[in-house]
Amino acid sequence: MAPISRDFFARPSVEVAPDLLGCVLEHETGAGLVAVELTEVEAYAGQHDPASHAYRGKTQRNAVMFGPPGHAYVYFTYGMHFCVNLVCLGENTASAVLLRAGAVIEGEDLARARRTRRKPGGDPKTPKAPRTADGVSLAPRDLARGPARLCQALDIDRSLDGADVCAADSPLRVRCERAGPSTTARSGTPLARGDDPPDPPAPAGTHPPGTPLRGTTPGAPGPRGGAALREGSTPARSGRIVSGPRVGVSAAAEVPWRFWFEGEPSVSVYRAHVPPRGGRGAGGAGGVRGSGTPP
DNA sequence: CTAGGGATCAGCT
DNA sequence: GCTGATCCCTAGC
Repeated sequence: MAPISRDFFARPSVEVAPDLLGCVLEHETGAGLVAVELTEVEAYAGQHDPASHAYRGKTQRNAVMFGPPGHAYVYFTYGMHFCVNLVCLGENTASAVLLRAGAVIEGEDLARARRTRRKPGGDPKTPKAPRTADGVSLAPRDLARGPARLCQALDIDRSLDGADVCAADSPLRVRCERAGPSTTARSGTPLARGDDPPDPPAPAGTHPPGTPLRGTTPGAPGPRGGAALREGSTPARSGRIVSGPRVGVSAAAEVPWRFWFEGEPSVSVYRAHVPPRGGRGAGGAGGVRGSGTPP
């Protein structure tokens, strides 16, 4: 599998996102290499996307998003979690794809150790027993199931903000079998959806979750060839890509810019946006909360 | 379901 | 410089 071309990322994020499924993200550290096959991603459209960190312009935190494509934008949130995005399109467009989940295909032991290690400085007053002392109870599918878990499994933090994932000598890289040269990406099959994605996320009618995108023939591998599953410890990816609303995003929730492999166990649990509580109208009509993997 | 924890940023002094 | 609301989440009840 070849390192990915920068041209692969020099496209709108909504085109890059589904193409990233099945590609491999790997991080090499002194402790070893952990690689995941990406199974769930979300596209963000930059300054005109109200859900994007870039919506309010360039800041120190999000500066990388305004740079050239093919670099990692890593941010810290909720006081304890990192999430990683890959920058798309061109300079100053600030579009990116959030990597939401993956299946570990290499370095599983290391990934498990990182995911089960107790946080340093745990509260001494409530020394809860480590939940998984040996880590064996952590299912493989849960190693990188979710954007923050993925970062934890790969040991991604802000020191990797700006890392060039197209460089072969970078500690953080993306490999993709089918998207090596830009040709595949550019002349690739267009989205099977009839409509073009709206540039600024504008209401474009409802798009039910789990709408098939391509590779709709079961058993017939899509463009990424059955997701290039090297056999071994990894469960079979379906190769069928579906899309739905982005997770936890209040703005432009109707835009189906989340993409994942149908039926893939490492895809994160869907959570719709949670509106502020106790607020006006109380109707409770507020946020629809999904649960489980979307259909 | 909730608490947790840190950074960010708009808005203010 | 400070304050408070917010944040694309996770683990543990």
